[in-house]
Amino acid sequence: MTAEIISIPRAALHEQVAHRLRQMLVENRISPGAKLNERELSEVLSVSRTPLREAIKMLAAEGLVELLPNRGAIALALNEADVLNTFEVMAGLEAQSGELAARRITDAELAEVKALHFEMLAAYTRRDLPAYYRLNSAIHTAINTAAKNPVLTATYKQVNARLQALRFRSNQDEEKWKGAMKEHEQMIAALTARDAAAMRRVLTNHLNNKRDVVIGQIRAAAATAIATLATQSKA
Amino acid sequence: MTAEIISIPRAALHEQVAHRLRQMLVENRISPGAKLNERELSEVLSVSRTPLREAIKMLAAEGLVELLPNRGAIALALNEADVLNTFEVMAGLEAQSGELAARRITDAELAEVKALHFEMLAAYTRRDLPAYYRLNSAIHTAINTAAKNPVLTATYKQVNARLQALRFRSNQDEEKWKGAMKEHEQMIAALTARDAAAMRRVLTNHLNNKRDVVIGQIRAAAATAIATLATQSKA
DNA sequence: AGCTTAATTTTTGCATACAAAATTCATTTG
DNA sequence: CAAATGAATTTTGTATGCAAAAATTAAGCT
Repeated sequence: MTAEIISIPRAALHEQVAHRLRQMLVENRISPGAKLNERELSEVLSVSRTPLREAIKMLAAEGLVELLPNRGAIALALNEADVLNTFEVMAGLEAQSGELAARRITDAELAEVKALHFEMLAAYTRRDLPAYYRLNSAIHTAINTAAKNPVLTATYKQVNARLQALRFRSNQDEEKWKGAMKEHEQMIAALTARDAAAMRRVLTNHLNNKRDVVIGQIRAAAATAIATLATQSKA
Repeated sequence: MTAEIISIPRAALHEQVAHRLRQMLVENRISPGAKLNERELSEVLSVSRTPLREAIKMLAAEGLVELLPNRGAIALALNEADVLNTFEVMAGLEAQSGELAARRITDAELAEVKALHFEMLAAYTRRDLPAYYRLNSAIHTAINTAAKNPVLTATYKQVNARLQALRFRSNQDEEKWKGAMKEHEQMIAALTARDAAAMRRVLTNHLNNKRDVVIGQIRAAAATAIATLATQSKA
């Protein structure tokens, strides 16, 4: 019997490129609305245009970039309506994740979610925003995983990626942050009780509040931008 | 003032190819699990491999084909678990569509849904299966449209496309068909009453029943296939 | 100057060419 | 004859080349 050749066939170039581009978009290293210049990007990523273009087509299908006929691709730029619509879908997906997780979560998984929750409480207490975001995301991922539906997970990730770029790591409103923590407490309680209906309610509410925070940040950013422009035109 | 040049820039080749491939997959002209030979397909579609490969990458991101490293792409082949998971997500998306539609549907849109419903009743009465499928799909699309959320619509279409290939146009179980019609009646009632909660309940139930029908057909098809194999091996 | 229009450059879109991997087929060997 | 080995073929993956479209720049005109 031949030993299993451990294939380390590092992903194809177009996969690698897609992954790196995805990261650049999500981390705002390519700003919304910016053109994706093929020559430029192929130099930065040191690949030819062929796998690069294939990667861009994948990102377009994922909704992370927009394809303009004969004019290449631009990074996704969400207006307020887009954000509302995307959050609405995310609320539905989160609510379903929560509902299914309540029915299917194992004791071990629940214990891990609780551990993450306490870590997040620590980050909240320290007002450690990066850690808070990381743990918050980990909790939502863990709940999604507990729902044990790969199709739901893939759909969730795809839609969520579009919002990542605008989750500013700016200061939260203290009151809303406190509210989010309270909702997380309710989540843990609902999960522990395996109460699917409660999970749906809590997560729907949680996502609506998250939406309001993000919309608020967008409006504040827009107001700042306009003020800056006005100041500059005066000078 | 220059007159608006009506641009008839027929879609780029990779778009056309993606569209045609999508159709071929959904209509089962490429069977599940079948290899997508690039040379062959580029000849059939009379394009070079470059736009063809770009199209395949898009379909992969949509979940209609699977990419095998260094071995090209194969048409999506759903096993029973995949079908269950996909229907679970579809149920969530449909339920949300219904809920939002109940809140946002206009009188004109409602009238159109009702008209489609009566047309479907006619098709049902005649046992005209193709017309029934077409109208059924039109009703669900109309409800989705009435939800007025383009992100939801896009997500719905993408996930639904994966199931299209296995919606056999075979005879339905009479009892289940009758049940589906009853559920459609309930949908119309809930929509008319603008009862969002009722719409969620009805559509969740409707999708679960649809799922059972499809699973039943898959099992029946599998049983037939096995029987055929047994007969052949005897001869 | 401000606006058009024409020439130039850049960029995208597609086809072709080449290299690497996988598959197939023939041959050999036990 | 079955299994294994190895060459030939096919197929995929990537790079390059070329044409068409768009963007930019320069020139001409009022």
